[in-house]
Amino acid sequence: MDRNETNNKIEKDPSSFLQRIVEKDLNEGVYSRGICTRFPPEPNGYLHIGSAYAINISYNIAKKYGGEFNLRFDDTNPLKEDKEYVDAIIDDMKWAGFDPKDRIFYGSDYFQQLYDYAMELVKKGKAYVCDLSAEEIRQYRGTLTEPGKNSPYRDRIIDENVDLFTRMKEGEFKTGEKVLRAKIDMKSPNMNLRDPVIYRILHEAHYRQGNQWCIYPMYDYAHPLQDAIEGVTHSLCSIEFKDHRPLYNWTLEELEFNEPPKQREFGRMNLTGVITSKRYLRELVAGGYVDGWDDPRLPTLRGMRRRGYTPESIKHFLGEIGISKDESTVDVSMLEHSVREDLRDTAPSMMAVMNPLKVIIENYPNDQKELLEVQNHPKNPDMGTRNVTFSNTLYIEKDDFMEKPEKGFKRFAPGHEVRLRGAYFIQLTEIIKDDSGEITELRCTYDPETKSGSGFTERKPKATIHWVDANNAISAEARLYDKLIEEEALLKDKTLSWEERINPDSLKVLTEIKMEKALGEAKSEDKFQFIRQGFFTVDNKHTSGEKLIFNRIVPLKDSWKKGKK
RNA sequence: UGGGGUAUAGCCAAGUUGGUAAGGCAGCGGAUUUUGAUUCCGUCAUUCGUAGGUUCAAGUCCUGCUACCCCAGCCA
Repeated sequence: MDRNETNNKIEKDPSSFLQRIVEKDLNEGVYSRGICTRFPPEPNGYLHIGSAYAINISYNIAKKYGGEFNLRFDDTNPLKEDKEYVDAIIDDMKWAGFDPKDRIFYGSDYFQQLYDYAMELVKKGKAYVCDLSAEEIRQYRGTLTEPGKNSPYRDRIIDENVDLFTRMKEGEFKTGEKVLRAKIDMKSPNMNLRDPVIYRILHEAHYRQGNQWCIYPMYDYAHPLQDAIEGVTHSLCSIEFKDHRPLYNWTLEELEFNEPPKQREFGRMNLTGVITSKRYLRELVAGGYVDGWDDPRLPTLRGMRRRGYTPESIKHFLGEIGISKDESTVDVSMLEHSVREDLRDTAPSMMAVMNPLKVIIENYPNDQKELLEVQNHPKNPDMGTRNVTFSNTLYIEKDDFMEKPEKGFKRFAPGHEVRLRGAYFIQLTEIIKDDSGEITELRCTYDPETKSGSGFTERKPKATIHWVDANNAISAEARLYDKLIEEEALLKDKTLSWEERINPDSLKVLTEIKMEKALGEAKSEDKFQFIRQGFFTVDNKHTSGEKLIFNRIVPLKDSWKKGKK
């Protein structure tokens, strides 16, 4: 029941300007073929939440109108691409619920066709071989406010261009020696139309095509053709490509495609405090500032997956934020809300202590041990129960105790009786401190009558707190951390003590310091300032014998940490 | 006057033949609670970047202005 409601929410379909465009085309019968969209990542990095946003848009349009959705690797630059990334991208898409099935294509597979089309342009006098150097081309291009000027090679005769372009392909020229340019308009106010380079010479092996080619097509030329070849109808991309649209259309028109695909743009999505730029992410990974593309602190799909986000929660989030023509910066609390909403009903709710404070129960027999049966979910008995051990030595969360409670503090303090969740009420008898005045231990008494489930109702504590049995807790604590990073050290820094390494706060500080280094000359500081560390708590750990297994880690609402007034 | 794009609450965002500002997040107040969670109830834009204009009626139409974003890769 609950799940169905959630699913309905996930499926819910906010109206968007893109849908209106598609519907209009459908009504007017613009295409004799079915709707087809595509997601065209360059395999040079891992998918992140921003990629998921883009995928979701195209995927949903295709799905909604009974069309096809293509995954096409936009792999026209041999310098940057690698199979590692194509495999990862496919995996991540499947995990996130955007399975491209058998509709996986590679732009580089069309190199021959792309070359043939280019030759057609050359023969039509619409493209020419240019001998200018990269620097000269830049100078000839003009500036934003000044028009460019024609290349001296612009008026080469067609036969010469055909010859030269053929020889470019044959490998007669060195890397960078010549380029093929579209002949459009050097005076256009749109820089993209000032005779853009459409082919370059690059004597480099391609991860997929090997050494078959030494000329490679540029994005602006290749993309519309790749779309057209695949029968794409709506080529949806982010807003910065808006200015490229005239070139997209120029290419398709010159080559006289019937029912050409149309490019339409949507605004980029940013998240507060989150880096969603492949370039920066790559830098963090390559520089060793994080543990890899799947570091739980990263907004990559893999990182989020390890952090505990479910595909459902990500889709729900994406559905919730909508689409617009303008760039947006969504508050990360919306994302967190989506996980909470999903995990609230599906994740067993367990007790965990991140920052332990020892509690000794003086009137509980030293050699006694008991098993308490605790519900796995506060509202859903179907999720069963588990047994937890209880003894005279426990750990509670440091933040759950205050020696001098602030006004409004409801949890453990001198004179405050609290309930240990699923166990007994306890009261404080003594605070033990070390030489520096740091609280190291609490001495307490428990009331056997208050045992959970006994029906005791005479007193009602203001708060219920989490605890763990110290016998399991130390190792549990270690495992918690180890599991979080899947048995690897998240921080390679062995100089840190074990305790520092499990403390999320020290982790946070360290991350920030490293981040500053990573910043270097990065242009936008605030983008880099924080990888969101957030508050971790374990929300789904199953006990199986003595072992704890953590499946999901959920960011808690801040109010839990802060307490409320 | 280089060109293009966007402006609705702290954030995201509906609003499409002009008819009297959806929803979500965050926040705030309260009730319930063996997680200060969850759940529940209430509250949160006299006004849509701004100044004018048209109209019985404007977020929607017109004009001027302002702010922000994108473009000078042989990257995508």
